[in-house]
Amino acid sequence: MTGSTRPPSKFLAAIAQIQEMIKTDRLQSGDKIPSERELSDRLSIGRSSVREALRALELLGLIETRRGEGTYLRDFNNHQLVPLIGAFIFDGDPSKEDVRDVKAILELGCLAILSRKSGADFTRPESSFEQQIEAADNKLLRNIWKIIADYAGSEPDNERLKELLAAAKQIQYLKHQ
Amino acid sequence: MTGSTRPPSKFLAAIAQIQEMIKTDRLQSGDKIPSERELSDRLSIGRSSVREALRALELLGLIETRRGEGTYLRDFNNHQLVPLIGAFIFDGDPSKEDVRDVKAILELGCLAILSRKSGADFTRPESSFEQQIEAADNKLLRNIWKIIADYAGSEPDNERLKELLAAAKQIQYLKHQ
DNA sequence: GCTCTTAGGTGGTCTGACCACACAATTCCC
DNA sequence: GGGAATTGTGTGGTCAGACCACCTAAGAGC
Repeated sequence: MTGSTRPPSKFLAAIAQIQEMIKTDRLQSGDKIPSERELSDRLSIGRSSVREALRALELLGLIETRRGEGTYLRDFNNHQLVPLIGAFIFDGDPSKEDVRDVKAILELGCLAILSRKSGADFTRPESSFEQQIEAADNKLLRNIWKIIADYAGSEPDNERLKELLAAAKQIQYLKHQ
Repeated sequence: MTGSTRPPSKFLAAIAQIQEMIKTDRLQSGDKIPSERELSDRLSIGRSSVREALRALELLGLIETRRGEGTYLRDFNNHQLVPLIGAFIFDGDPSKEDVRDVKAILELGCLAILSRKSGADFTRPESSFEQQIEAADNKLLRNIWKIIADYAGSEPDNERLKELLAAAKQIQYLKHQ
């Protein structure tokens, strides 16, 4: 027994180091990252392991690979994630109804944040939802919304939003503790 | 120009086929999936490519691998996803405030769905949020909530929820079109 | 100048070889 | 016989090398 803790797998190490490299070198969306062979050299990790890391990041939509050219950092418009996860969790695609509800919920929440910011008597502004989401200034919310909206289609669906808003207004919250 | 469309990469094909296999064989969480070598054989895909697919699925939190034992289907409590994506999108972790807001938003939305179902004058029920999320019967909502709650910690945070609910009640929705 | 060829670099894939580990069957000793 | 040590087999983890398909740019030829 050496007492040495098992080192993290090369695969995870590669992901971490690639992330670190991106951060250190201040790489932006669209920038090229080093080739697999160079990464393998620089990180002293076999190319297979580097590839496993890159494939995983690719599946997450974080990078994009172009055969014959290289690997590029990608903007966060995650195409793969929701369908992929959906396919695993549900037996197939998530119900369209569910997706629309979740989208409306996020938008309702966005409006609630804006309302909280600007005080009482908040009126739904006229701007597009992209703008409202930006105004809410919550990156996590924005990104989740983007994923869902991408999947649901970005037609407004004001009806559903109004419906949920009306429902929300009926909620009597019990204070108790 | 042969006109032949480029076949999807073996890597993606492997993911698809593994998913298909899981579905066909009705594998549940905790079940073991075939070994890498067997998958390689059955799918006629090199072990490297199978591994790339498995690593990606592992990073997504969909499977779990245990050296010396095998690969197992995992319950969907995605540890990796949010931190990983967070690390890429934000420069580091998403703001705690943001995470708490999104969690509250999802819970507010859950209540709104329940309210819509049970008609007017809905009172926030006493049961735990797990139960309420289940009652809302929206798997997508449930799973997103699980991810966020896992990250935020599952302490109730009723204050934030009430705050957003109050804000939502102030929203005057403009009908126009 | 322009086109065509060529060389080099890149990702995509496969194979074979090890290692580290976990489990079960087997053997061995008492 | 029963328990402990050994071995065998299967698994994931990793690496190195070899091709292939593809893209780009530099060079050759006109």
